[in-house]
Amino acid sequence: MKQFIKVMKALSDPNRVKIMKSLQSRPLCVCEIKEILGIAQSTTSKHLKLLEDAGLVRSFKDGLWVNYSLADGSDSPYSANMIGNLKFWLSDDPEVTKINKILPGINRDDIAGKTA
Amino acid sequence: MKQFIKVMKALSDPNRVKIMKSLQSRPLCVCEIKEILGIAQSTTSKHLKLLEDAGLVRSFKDGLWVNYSLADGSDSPYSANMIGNLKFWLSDDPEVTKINKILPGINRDDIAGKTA
DNA sequence: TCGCTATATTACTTTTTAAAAATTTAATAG
DNA sequence: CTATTAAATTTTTAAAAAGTAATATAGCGA
Repeated sequence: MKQFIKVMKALSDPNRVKIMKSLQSRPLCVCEIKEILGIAQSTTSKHLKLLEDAGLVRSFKDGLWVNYSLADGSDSPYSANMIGNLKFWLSDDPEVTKINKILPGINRDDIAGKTA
Repeated sequence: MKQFIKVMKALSDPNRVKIMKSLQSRPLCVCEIKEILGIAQSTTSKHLKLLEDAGLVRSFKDGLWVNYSLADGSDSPYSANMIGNLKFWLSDDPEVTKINKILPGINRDDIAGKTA
């Protein structure tokens, strides 16, 4: 039950769903995600931790950066199902298409600095 | 997006998930559900409203009683998917099996009264 | 080592959510 | 019409969640 609730909770916030949809395009670092969503770095970090705990995303360190990508779903049937279905769901959602439009222009090297 | 979030939110509470699992056995009235979960009538009513708004359950009036049952999923692909998967998921969960054990003994006519 | 920068963590504020008690509404029986 | 009872709604309180700013941690490069 706990695992299931974790997955549902993780996906019951619009910003976290947007993160899932963004990661369908490519892996992203925290600073890129914060840029896409227009929220603070600390908030972004917290959302990612929640998604990772639910088995929906995973992270790889790359020097100073931490790259996040979609998990493979091996964590639970719940996460597997949601990761899979979200590939199709919400693709036509206005907020999602907006993200997909700006995503190609998002580049970690262009993002301000100073812990911005 | 809004519909999706509604379904995820509705299923991110253990009591609401237990309601879904209970309704897999048979339709239930509010007083029976409150008895199964051991929570107040007003709380039960609110949970059911949330589930109904998410397209996960539906209600039929029968005189003084209101019977709730699983929805058919025609509301959205999200609700349809979750209703379907929950038929298999969590069936071995300890809290769920406990409910399934007491469910046959739950009868609306045996339940106290006085808006208890 | 020192400074710089990406991410995580902490502390705090605001908003949501879960819960119950009390009240209102609606349907039935007399 | 009145009393009764199931469910919905309202009000209130307590706990959880989302948000930010500020600080700490970690991995570069000079």
